[in-house]
Amino acid sequence: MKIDPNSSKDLSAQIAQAIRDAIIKGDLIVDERLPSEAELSEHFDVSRPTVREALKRLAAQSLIRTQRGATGGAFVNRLTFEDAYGQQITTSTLLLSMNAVSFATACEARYALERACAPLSARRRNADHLATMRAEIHRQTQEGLSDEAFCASDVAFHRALVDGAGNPVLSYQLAGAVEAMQPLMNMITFTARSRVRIITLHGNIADAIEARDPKGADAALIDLENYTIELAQDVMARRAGA
Amino acid sequence: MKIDPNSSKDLSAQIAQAIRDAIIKGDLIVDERLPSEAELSEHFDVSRPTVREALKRLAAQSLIRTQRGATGGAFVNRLTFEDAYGQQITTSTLLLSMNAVSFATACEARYALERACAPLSARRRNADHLATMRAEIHRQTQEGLSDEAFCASDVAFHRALVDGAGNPVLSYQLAGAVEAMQPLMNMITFTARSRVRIITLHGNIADAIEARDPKGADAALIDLENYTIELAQDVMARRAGA
DNA sequence: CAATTTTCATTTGTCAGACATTTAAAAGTC
DNA sequence: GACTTTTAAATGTCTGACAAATGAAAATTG
Repeated sequence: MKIDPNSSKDLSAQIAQAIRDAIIKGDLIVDERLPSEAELSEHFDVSRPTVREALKRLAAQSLIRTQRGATGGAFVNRLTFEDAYGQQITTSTLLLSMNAVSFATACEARYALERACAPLSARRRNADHLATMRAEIHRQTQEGLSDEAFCASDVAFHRALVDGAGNPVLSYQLAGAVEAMQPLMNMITFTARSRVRIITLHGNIADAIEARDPKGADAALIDLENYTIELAQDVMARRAGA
Repeated sequence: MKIDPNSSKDLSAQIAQAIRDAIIKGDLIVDERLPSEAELSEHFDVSRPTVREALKRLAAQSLIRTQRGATGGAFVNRLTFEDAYGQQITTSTLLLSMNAVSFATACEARYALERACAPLSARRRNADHLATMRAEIHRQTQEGLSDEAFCASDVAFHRALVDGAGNPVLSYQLAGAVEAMQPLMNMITFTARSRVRIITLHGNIADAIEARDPKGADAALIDLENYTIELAQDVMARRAGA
């Protein structure tokens, strides 16, 4: 691991990159302890605060964890699916909010990905996944449910559908797409009338998944996508009119 | 923005979270300048190195950028699709390498997502996308191409297919899935014989995309997926036998 | 001897202050 | 007015120090 003292980049960025590369390359393996901050600062010939800035960069990406004390230090962290979910959601959310992505584009991406999971989920879902979907549908029918709670339940429903595919890599990929859409979805579910229709469409999806009917699940998702687009257009039109 | 000095977490982690929340919530908007490090250290009642550690955490996630000089400082960064690609690829790569994900699982996820793009790409691809696909196929036929170069060309081919859908959100999601698979794909493409077959299958995909044939593209992708699985099983068997 | 307590060295977390470097604006000069 | 110099502000980096956590070794105790 070496750095170029003449580079224009920050030393801490270079050091972080050097360690990151070592982890990706496999020179540093999971749970391996990195040299202490003092040793690293000597190795790279920089001060301890600079090393610390580099380590914090890596910690922000969940690549390392630190522990205080005699046997403490920085350890290569096993990147869990849960960690990755969180980063994926944060990144996707900011990506959508900062880049003027049209509702149509985001919606298309989300349903395209979800439809990729549906056939697998129809084949492999277990009783738990189905029960979660039904429970969330039931929650959605409750009077007096706030828009936020309705949307959270919506996310949970789709999450169960995706998890039903039994493929953690797919679940990870979808987490960002589904959760990042929540703020946008919030806009279009605030009338009682649209809720009823959405719940019906959710029911159709659950029915198809229960019947282990891949084509039916796909068709039901397309229905939901079309209705979502329709609602969004209504909201846009109403907003433009007002 | 406030922090809890009694929390068990690092101060720099808390400060980073507070600023991150402010960005997500919209209290800090794109290109807005954060207070200087000196002002932040006064606001949070911590030292400047601690503030800097917090800022480096945010920089690692591309949430801020810093600039030196009189009018410099830390600015809220517009998270570009390109930035997000990079993070997505790094995260996906490490996720696969650190979590004993089976080849079958990773492969299934990758092709499920790619098949979600194929119909859209068949409808919307332009001449450039098609030309890139053809060029990469041609590159793959060249004698003496290293395994690494072949895989890179493979990635570029699939990237063009995905980009043909014209949906940057989809492209972003797929970037991780396709690129993270590259090391795994490396294993199974090192015989000249498999290259020929892969190139044929790539040709079939390109033909379907050129003909704007969604179903044909889907079928061709399924063929490629099946062949990929078959090759992987051969490699496993050979490795077990040896 | 076994169990418990204490001590201690190691490591990260935090702080204070200083200097170097970069940058753009302000002041000065022709 | 155009160019040069100065200056102030900000980040980048360093030094040195102390606090706090933590596990292991040493000392103590029954």
